[in-house]
Amino acid sequence: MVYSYKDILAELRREGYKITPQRRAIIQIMEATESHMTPLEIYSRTNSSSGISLVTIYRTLDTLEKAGLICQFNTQSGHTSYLLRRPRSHHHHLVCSVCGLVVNIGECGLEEVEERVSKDTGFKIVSHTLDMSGVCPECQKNNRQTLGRDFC
Amino acid sequence: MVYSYKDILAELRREGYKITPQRRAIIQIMEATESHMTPLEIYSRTNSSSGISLVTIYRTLDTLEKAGLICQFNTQSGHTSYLLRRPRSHHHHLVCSVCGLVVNIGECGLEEVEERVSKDTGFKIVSHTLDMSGVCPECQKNNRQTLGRDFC
DNA sequence: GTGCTTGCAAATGCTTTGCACGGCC
DNA sequence: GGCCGTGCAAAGCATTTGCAAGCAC
Repeated sequence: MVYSYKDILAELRREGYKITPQRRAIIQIMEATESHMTPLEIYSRTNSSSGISLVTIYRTLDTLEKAGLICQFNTQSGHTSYLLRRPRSHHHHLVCSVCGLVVNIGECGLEEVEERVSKDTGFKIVSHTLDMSGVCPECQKNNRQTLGRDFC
Repeated sequence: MVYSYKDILAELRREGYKITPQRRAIIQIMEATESHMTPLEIYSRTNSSSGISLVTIYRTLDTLEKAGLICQFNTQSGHTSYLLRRPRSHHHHLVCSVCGLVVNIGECGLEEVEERVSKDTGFKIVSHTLDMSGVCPECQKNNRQTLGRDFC
């Protein structure tokens, strides 16, 4: 598991990828952000300073994913986000359906659910995604209406 | 909660939408399918016979969602699928990372997890999504390699 | 120097929109 | 008959690809 910026570069090198200013910048931006980011969000943070192309961001994210350093996350709105892998990074998202605030949920305690499902279906369970949706304290206080609906 | 084709039409009417051959066809296709479907999948099942436009499928799905009769589901690959609402339709998906087979998981037993998260974050939890990924029995038998990786 | 990376431009694929015709109620 | 729904074509948007120039090693 990768711990820091330096480790990430080392891992990239180890996998045979070259270290370029663009890749450095993208990794640093992702490291400075707790939450997952879309390619466009990364682009908007990099744009003014270093003039990195959006195409490069797509390709770099692809590279980082191949190297196992980030992982993909499809948001409710259908866009693709990416998140840097960190130690103990197994976590899940809780999204406010009113204002869009995203916070992380820690341990999910789904091990016994996985075991039951595995027994029922014969699948070997490798991983899972869990996302919750609700109304954050701020929006509750302001009595804002939720846009949310039940999931299937 | 809606139970059958006839109920769906009645509900559509009740909401002020008109019943057209295209809408009938799309609803019937979705009713005949257990799993969620993308607009294109629906289109491919309807194309030859009735000559329904893909645009109409997008608009009909939008209408059905507004009427609360279907709900959206963003797949791992980033595409949008839709699923008809059925009684006891709270369920989750288990996807084989090798062959793409999708099966449903029944009850998830996440109530106590939701409660804990709610206490920790102050959110009022409205709903959640849970999807698992693994290797199905068939692919295990054939010793096929998983493409899967851990999630974040 | 070699080969991977980048940036530009253009292509692609899914989804949405404008507009006129047609069909449901 | 009024108005919503449909189909066509075209636009919109995120993402991917081809290709020549540039840079890391």
